[in-house]
Amino acid sequence: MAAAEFLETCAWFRRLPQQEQARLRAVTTQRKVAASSYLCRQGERLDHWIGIIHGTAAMVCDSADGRRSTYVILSPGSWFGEGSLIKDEALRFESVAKTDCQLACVPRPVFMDLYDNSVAFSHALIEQLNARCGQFLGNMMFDRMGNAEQRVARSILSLLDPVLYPGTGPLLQLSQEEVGYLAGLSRQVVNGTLKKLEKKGLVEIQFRQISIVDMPALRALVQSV
DNA sequence: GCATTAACACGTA
DNA sequence: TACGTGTTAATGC
Repeated sequence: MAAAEFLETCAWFRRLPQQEQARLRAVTTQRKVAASSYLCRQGERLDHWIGIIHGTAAMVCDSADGRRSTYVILSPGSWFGEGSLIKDEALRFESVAKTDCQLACVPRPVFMDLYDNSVAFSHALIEQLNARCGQFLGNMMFDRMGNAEQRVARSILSLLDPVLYPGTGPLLQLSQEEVGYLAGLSRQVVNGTLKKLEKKGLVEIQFRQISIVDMPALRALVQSV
């Protein structure tokens, strides 16, 4: 898919005035990143706002003792980097491609100009930041209060947020190991928990895939915290 | 009791 | 072959 074509699929883009759309179409470039290489590294400065055209990537952080945590999954339709661009700060996370990725890149000057001058663009950014903020608050709640089952359910559901993951359907391409990084649980516990959820008819597990079968029941599980 | 790590066998791409 | 998954055993809070 071409970058310009990809932009048309983004809800925030369609809400912009014609001339801003035209400008973005003209300056947005494409980049390919092979699986398991980095989209960007910790300490770098971003010179683009980056959207995922296809593929899956993760924002990860490795602790000093070598343990890895995933904080954000990026899937087709996700955009990231606005935090670093707005603050003009070095990245505090790395972003690594889980599969081959195709990226859309909006140059920093254009991003900043839209941020400063376009109400429609600023609103779209606020909506995205708001959704992320909600995602993080939810994650914190479950880190402190949830049991393993709820934390796994919560991690899965957070990947279905329509603002952050507009291109995601009920089938998640995600290894159990990655769910562990996301939920802050060991792979073994994630495996046991997913099997319990499958037995209850809430999800179906396949190799490197999780399908949501009963969304209302998953939600109920999560809302009981 | 519940979660963690380590270890091993087996499946899948 | 390399990586993900299913399972068990030992250990810790």
